[in-house]
Amino acid sequence: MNLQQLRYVAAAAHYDLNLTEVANRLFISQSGVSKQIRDLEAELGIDIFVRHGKRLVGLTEAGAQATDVIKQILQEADNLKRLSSQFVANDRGSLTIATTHNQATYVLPSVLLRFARDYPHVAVELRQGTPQQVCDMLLRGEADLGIATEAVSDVSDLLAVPCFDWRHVAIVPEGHVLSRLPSVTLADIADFPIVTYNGDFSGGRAVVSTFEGRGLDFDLRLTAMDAEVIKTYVRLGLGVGIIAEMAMINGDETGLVTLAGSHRLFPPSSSKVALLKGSLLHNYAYDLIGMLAPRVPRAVLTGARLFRQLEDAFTFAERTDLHLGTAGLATVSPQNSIS
Amino acid sequence: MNLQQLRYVAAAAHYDLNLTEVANRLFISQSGVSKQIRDLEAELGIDIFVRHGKRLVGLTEAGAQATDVIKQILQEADNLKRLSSQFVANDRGSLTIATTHNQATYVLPSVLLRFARDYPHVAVELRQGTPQQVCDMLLRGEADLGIATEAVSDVSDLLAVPCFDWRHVAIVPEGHVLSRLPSVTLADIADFPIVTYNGDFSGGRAVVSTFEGRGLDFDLRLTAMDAEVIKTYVRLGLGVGIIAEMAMINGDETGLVTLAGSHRLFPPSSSKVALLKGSLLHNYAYDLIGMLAPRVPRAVLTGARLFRQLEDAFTFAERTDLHLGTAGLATVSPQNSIS
DNA sequence: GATAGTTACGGTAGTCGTAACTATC
DNA sequence: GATAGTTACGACTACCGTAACTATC
Repeated sequence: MNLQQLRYVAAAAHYDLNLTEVANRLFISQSGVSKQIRDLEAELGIDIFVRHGKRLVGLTEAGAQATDVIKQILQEADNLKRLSSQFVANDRGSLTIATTHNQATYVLPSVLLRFARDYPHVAVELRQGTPQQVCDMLLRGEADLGIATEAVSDVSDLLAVPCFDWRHVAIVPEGHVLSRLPSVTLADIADFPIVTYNGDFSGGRAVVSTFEGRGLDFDLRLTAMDAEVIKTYVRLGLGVGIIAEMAMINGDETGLVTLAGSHRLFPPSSSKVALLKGSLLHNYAYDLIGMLAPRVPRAVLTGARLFRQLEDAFTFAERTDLHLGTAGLATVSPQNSIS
Repeated sequence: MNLQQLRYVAAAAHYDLNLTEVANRLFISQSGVSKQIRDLEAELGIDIFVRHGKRLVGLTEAGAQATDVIKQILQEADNLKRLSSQFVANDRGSLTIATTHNQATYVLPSVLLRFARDYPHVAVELRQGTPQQVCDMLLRGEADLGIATEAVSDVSDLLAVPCFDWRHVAIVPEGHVLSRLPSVTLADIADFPIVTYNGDFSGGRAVVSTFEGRGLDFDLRLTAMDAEVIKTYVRLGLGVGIIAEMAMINGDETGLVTLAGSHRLFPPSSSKVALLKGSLLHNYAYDLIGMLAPRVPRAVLTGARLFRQLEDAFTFAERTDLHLGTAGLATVSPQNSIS
């Protein structure tokens, strides 16, 4: 057994059991992957993968349990590396942030500017994608931090910390008839075509369900993944735009007007910074989170390593009706006398 | 980085930083150990060990943190192996039990007989030693289970589950003057030389401190690690023996008499079965524990993997005043508005 | 026929052991 | 001087890649 073999198995489980894909991703030959996995299976004496002839089509029961343990081993190995690099130079290194366009454009600039001042020797890499992709990059270990409004709270392997709440606002071109109202209602807006985010972006779904919840008939004319695109079409007169407030505050608002009172129409959304449970990050990564979410105690973050186990333990404690003392040790008193 | 290197580092940390000792224990050359450790240090970019010239004299701060992670990795690797062997044949394999002479002689026979009937294909290996050695074997991964009265509860890396309470009794040769009393007191016994366990065995310390607690002047004539030896000297008239009650119930009592009422004189002792926190055992090992401690729910044992993390998490939660919800996730509400 | 996995074989790299050397106690 | 760790060198193992083969879709 060696770490390489474990990496191949974990990657195979992650990349849809496609060994060719694994080989490409890890920059090695496909035959190597195949052999190492078979060697590991032989050594452990179990089949990890279910095979239809030569194709891998699933995980065996043993394989499912094994990959859980394997993932943990690999994560700890990563932690070991990060831990070490911290002692080499604690203000030097790199930080990969997976995020969505909206966060990258309107939220992160001021924070990253400050971060760059504090840590001039840390190379920051921004990776943009859909909220789903943000989660994926975290799960694959390709990113240290993820910042998004959607999805990150729903993945059980991720720890999502809310950074701040924000609201949607409705925007129209200057001179639009709605801009003359002292305060708009949902019904006012629903009279016009709507331009907003895609369902999986920046609370796009929340916008749609707000209209639906009120039983309003509305015309969802166009959805896009970023506010700049939405603003462009609103400027062209396509309809009323509904975007995140920070896209007006921090972005280009030329030729556009925020409708008075529109920030009260939609439920608040919450941007979250997420990290992989069980992962140990650099100090500067924790500092960055601190800038995003100042009131979250550092220990919550460094403790993220433990949350995976914690959840398991709590589930287990509930099942077994076990009382967890403050010392953390189960207080079991199963005394039975010998005589 | 590979598992081999991690094993060497963990072993070095465990065997008093003596690489020669490590090499002997792991059946490899000393130069190999030296090289692999230096390679790992070079790759991680940190010094794990503090060196005085060529001697290893301690762990660096980085090394201390690293070895914690390393131990966890190795333990999970062990778990992976055990997990696998379970799927190969869940009623076949081996089980190593570290225990003391007293447990092995008077407690385990009936249990192991039943175990052998239930699992005829499991090879049981009994390793005897002092309670200290029992702990050590568990910590080194040389034994799956440890059974002892002493020490096992005091090691934070071990989970000790109480099996049963027992008491000491006082024994004398047949016809001894004390045997005619309807009920003996401590003072009665203290008039004669005492023969009992060594301080670190089977509650031997409890015996001594009971006399001391009463302010009685007593003559501790001979201590030994096992009851058979004590009985032998008592038969020869050396003095009054104080041994575990099961050594009279289940052992050879020829020529000896248990003094009436003597089982009330000393505080109860408790035999415990211990296992390494974080370790995943075979099903049959959990079954054996079930025979020893029927009232302990299985889940407590399989959950032992989590206790190490649990304790850390609780400590951390207390420090940070964090409320742990039943779902196990911290309920953090650090909302700060963007505007 | 296209895609995917296994087997075979050869080159290479890295691990292990012996032995000589060096440093600490 | 005894014990302990490092360095050097050679042998061997095992890993990786190319290529041919086999199997599934």
